[in-house]
Amino acid sequence: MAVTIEDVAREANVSIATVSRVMNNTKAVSPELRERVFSAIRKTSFRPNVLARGLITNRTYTIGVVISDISNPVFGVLTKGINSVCQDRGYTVVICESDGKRKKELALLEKLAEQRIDGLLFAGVDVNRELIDRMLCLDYPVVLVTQEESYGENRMMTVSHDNQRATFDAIDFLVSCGHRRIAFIGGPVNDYSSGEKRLEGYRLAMAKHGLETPGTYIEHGDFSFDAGFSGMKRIYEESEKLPTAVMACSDLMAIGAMQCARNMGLSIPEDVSFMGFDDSELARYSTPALSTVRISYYDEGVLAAEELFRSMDSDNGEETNIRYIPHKIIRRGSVNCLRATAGNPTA
Amino acid sequence: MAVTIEDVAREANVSIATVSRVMNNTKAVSPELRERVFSAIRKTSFRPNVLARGLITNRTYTIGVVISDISNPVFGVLTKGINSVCQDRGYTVVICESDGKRKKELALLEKLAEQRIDGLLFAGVDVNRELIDRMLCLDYPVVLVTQEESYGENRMMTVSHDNQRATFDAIDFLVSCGHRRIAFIGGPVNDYSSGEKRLEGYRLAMAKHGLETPGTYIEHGDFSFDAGFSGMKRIYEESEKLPTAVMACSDLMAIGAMQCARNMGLSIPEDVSFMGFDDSELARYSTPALSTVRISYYDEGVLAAEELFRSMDSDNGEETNIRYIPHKIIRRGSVNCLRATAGNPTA
DNA sequence: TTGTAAGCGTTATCAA
DNA sequence: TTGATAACGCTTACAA
Repeated sequence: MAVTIEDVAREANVSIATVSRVMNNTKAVSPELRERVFSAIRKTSFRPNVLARGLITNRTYTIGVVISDISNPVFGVLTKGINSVCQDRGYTVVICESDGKRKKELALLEKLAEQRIDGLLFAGVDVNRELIDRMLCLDYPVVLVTQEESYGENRMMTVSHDNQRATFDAIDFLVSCGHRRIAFIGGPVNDYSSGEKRLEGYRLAMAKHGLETPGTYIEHGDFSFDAGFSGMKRIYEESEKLPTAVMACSDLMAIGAMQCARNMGLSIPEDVSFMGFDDSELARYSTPALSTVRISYYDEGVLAAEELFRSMDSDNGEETNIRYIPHKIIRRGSVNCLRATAGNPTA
Repeated sequence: MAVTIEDVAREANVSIATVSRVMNNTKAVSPELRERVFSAIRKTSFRPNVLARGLITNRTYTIGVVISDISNPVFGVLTKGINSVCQDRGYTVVICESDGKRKKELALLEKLAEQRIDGLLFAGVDVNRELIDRMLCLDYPVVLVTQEESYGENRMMTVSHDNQRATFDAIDFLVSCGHRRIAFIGGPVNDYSSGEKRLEGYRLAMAKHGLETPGTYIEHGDFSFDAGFSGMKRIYEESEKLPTAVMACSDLMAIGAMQCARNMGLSIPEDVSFMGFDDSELARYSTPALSTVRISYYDEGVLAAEELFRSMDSDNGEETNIRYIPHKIIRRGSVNCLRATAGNPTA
């Protein structure tokens, strides 16, 4: 390449300042020169150097995205939502994977500062005080996605879904179907939103209906098929009375748990009902189709990106807010209705 | 921030050149000054500005990735492989989605040129002459991933899997299980690697065994559940003799086709066997578990990134090569063995 | 071994 | 309305 603004200026017989003005529409330029510049740009197929531009404007039109694992479809969909907003605005998106490790997350924060990104969307696992402290003294604004601050401090702008409420509603739905013995296979303990919050939702809903939650009814897993399988195995082996329904915190765990139940000779949903979380592809196409809590991660990505742009635009913008996207209970064949009149399944 | 190399130089009481030398390890610096500089960097928490650096070195340590859809797990896994290599090398990855549209692909090529990326990994759908011509006169090297050049010109470095051979092997496996009437639900017609090449593999394998391929046995789809479902429906309704096995070009299509077969009252695999492609999560967890062709998209991403770095390092590097990663036939419950002695299932 | 100064390709500030 | 020219923050000859 190596065709610079000077080449264009020479070609159009104007100064480089004029070329710059035409490109950026920043000041009035006479129609004649304007036309000359445009044709010179075309003729030389000039592409302004974003590095030189960024050096002086202090804007790179790049935003960063930190997620734990891009191969996880949940994050794929989230990223797609983010991308769509950024592409519309002409922004470039830099994707960074943290493997869910605090150390990597912190390192990425620094690396992205070096890259001079204009803003960051951060999806952590356990967003603790250390992380937040660090984020608050960065040069670029950060919006949390998918995950709230642990300890509920809420010092940063956050876009997520209401994990506690979503789980609460799911349990409520199971109860409305006549279930009273409901087990729970949750997320990892150190995962604030998907571990603690969802467990809390389970406990609150059970308590509301005066139902018991024996220790053998509560398992934790890493969202995988195997975790669902082994969680269900323990529930099966250690519970005095088998649950009639199991709520798992990911569709994949629910499917693992169903597989385990089938291996034990139980039929689904007659002997035991299952409920998942996320509403991924798997849920629709499993047999029986899985009832689940639908979270639109795409919408979440879109909203988070929009919030980020908002806080980038309003320079002062130290807004701290949590915005939840709505969830929805999706009723499919994996849940049995034990009574004739079931309640309204939609949240 | 605004802490620059000058601040560090002042703090350490040296020149900015010395600071630069220490940072980049580019020339001998006395241990004493070196130490002073390091502590000054720490004290000021200085982060070099990559824009200023890139402006002069003409390297941004950024590579681009163009894919059609990041929410597609295949591309998620591919991207993960790419990321792992880039992260090790300290490179930043910019993800761009093209929706599989030629126009967007071309626009992204330009946009990424403006971004001054150091190299590009390109996963297209129909990589035709126009696209390749354009790529060959870019300032940065490009490696094709997942998709070969249409028309088989092979003017660019390519990392993919052998679609024709993989399909051939899958059909061969079905034949070895005793199947002789085998239908095929392929990818979109305009998709060179997954449409044409796989169909060719099917035809060659069938011909090799002297088996017929009536028009009613061949369908095309867009890899979706619904495409598999409706493809199977047409095969069912229009074929004189029903096939005993169906090969679909994605796991999702295979699962859609299975669902359709079940709805028709057929049992799987007794009445009809099914074979998928990709070996995604779905295949493992469907009922019955799906036999499929495993493609390691992660490895493909890794290899592609390595090839890109190779051609970035060797400046001349106009290598043009196709490198295939190996595939593997995965045998699961969805395929029935019609004869006692089946052949070796692994490719 | 160290420092000075000339770029890199833009935008922004002044004069004209 | 236009054009010089000084930044922006770094790397890299060239001098010392």
